[in-house]
Amino acid sequence: MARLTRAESQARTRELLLATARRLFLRDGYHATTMEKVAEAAGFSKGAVYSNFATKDELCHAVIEAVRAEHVQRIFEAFRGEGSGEERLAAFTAWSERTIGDPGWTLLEAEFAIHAARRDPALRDRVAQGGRAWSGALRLLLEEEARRRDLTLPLPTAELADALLSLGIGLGLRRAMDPALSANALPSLIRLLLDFSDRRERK
Amino acid sequence: MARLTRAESQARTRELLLATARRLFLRDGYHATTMEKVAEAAGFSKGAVYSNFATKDELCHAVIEAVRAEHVQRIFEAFRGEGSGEERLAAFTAWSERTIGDPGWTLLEAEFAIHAARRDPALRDRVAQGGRAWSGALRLLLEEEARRRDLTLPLPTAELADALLSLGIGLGLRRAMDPALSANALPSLIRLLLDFSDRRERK
DNA sequence: TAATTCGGATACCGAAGGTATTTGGAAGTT
DNA sequence: AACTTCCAAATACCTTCGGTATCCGAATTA
Repeated sequence: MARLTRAESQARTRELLLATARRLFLRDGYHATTMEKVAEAAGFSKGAVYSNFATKDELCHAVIEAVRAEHVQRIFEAFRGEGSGEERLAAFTAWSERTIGDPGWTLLEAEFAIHAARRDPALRDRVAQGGRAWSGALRLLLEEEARRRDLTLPLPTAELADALLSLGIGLGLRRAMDPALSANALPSLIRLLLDFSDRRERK
Repeated sequence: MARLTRAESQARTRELLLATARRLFLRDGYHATTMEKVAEAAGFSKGAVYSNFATKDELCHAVIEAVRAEHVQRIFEAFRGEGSGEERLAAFTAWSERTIGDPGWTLLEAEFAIHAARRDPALRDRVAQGGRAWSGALRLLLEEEARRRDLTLPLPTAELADALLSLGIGLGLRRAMDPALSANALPSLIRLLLDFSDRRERK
């Protein structure tokens, strides 16, 4: 392996730390993951971590943004496919199973959001911004879906998107607490919603 | 004030600590509230706290159970009144505003649940038990309400109760993060649900 | 009144986030 | 090529906090 320049070396360190932090944060959560553990698992000292990320909050936020970006990407892929309505619903169900059904992810996002809300108004606003982005993306998907199916939804899409997002968060949290909980509440509610729109306002 | 026996004195200390802990936990959350702060705010030493509650988790769990009992009591009062359907819906809206709309409570319950889920399987199960109790209470109320209005709900009441509970949790969390969020998503969804049942299966 | 029990106080420990300082090697200068 | 500069990373250390061990003194009991 060729000798690295200082910038390359630092970038590599940063990436290694990020990947390690991601694994640990998702596995153990925010509070149970220590900077020392991240450093050690990545083969560095704590100083290396603090030299690349100002605080634990920064590191965790970077991890969360990376994971969230992937999830958003995947839900768009799932919903924008060319299949039938049923196929898209199935793709969404699979997506929600992978995302909401993943306790590590759900718990981490909620844990960090709560931590931010309590500790630092600026960080809370950044996290809330992420929430609005989610809501906006959902709204877009809802509108596309309504257009494709040629139906009018019984509530404004913004309100529905907020409700669906909240439902997903709540379901994810409760399933993380109690794995016995039914897994398909979200898809069945969405089906109900589409059903309702259908009957009510089909053109 | 008469001299207290030792048992009375300890009970008084315990109540004082519980009340103080409740105030602090609701105001600052689980992690930001320290045993030392609780002790000092109540006018005792840390030793007094640990002499009455084995761990911080025990103390917080006791607080949460007390608050939750009050909320359950209040939602039953709101829904079991003798008013019309609209009045009951208004009472529920007021209840949800006071409960879900209270960031301190919502954040604390979620924060503690997540903490329990990550740290201690036994504690997680106890918290999950509380969740099932909530869900069961909601289911009861839904069934009563459906009976009173003489309509059949479009999904099993257990599933609906789970969904409503999850929605409430998610909405509460998101509102705590972003106060700009619409406050009446929950009532408007319930209205929609009743509406749908009404149209679909009125006898 | 003397002995005992026990609620609460005090002293201390280890872990964790964060800071100050040091060091070793890459980049720049002559 | 030798020397200086600079900065990523290492090390040492600080504070805070949950928890434990020990101690004290007042209420209880013999």
